Amino acid sequence: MKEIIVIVGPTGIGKTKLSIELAKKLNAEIINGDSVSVYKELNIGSAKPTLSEREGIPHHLLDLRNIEEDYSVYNYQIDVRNLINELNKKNKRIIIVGGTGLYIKAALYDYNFTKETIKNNYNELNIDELVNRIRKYNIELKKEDLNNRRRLVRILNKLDNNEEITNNKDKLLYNIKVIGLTTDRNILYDRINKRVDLMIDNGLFNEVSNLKDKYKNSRILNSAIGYKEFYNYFYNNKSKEEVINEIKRNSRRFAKRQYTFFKHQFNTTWFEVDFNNFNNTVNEVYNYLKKQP
RNA sequence: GGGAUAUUAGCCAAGAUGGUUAAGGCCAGAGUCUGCAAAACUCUUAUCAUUGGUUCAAAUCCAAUAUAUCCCU
Repeated sequence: MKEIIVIVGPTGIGKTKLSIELAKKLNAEIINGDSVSVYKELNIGSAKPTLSEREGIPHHLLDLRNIEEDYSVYNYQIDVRNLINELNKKNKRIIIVGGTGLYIKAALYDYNFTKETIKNNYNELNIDELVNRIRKYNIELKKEDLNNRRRLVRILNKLDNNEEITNNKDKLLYNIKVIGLTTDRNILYDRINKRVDLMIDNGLFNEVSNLKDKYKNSRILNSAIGYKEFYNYFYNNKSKEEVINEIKRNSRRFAKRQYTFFKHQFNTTWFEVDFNNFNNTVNEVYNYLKKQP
């Protein structure tokens, strides 16, 4: 079976476009690797490829949930693995594209999730108490996690439920090739800023307006960039300007974090994008893939 | 020409009466990563305008210089 092509990189760099061009050349199907595009109602702000942009290439794992439903790495892992099996049977080439590092990593590497979600939030414990309880199990914590309540609660749940804290994060289950797209930071930031302006022009405001009343019931609306920033516009009279600037800033920060994830968590081969002639980039990647055994 | 006030990191800004390693915020950068991941968390950034002086000790006091704003002639 042929290796799975994984396209990663910061937001706004052209992953979608590359994936479609490559899919056309390779007769491949595309699996979405983006945690927000999973939601039906989030289109403009999620930069989900439109039907016409998809150019007839089958796209999987888009529009799976509505914004009041939840979806997580756990679900994604199952969905992707099933899809891979299916597409392999059809002898289809697979391209996974997206910016959600953990989702992609958990699907392709040997991450073990149990069906169980969190049983106990340990609301009665403060951070130090959480840390102490975890240490009783003789578990070493990284200094980065010492104030990370979310992560501490997760770890303690596993420990208290006798779940193994496995760490097979480097054990690959599939044959993959990770393509990373990159460019100069300033150019990227400029593109991100312009893309946000474009989203506004394309009606992001309307898209979010229609979902306004659902903020209370939707986890994703309160955490996805391009959506969460509107909350203060609707409910705390923040200006439209401010919202736009916040979206830009959050997108830039996100892009930076994506770089560090893809740099360190995957064995990524990076390609400098040629924005003046994107075909050059497509061909460069295509030739690279062809050369590989 | 005369006078007043100001000058602390890329930006904003706290630093009574001089006294251990110069708050904090923003922006930015570098990281962490097995269940909210577009999330959560960690780390990093100052010859205190310059020069000289007083003092055991100066961002803090004194003088000169530079720059900025305001006022007077």
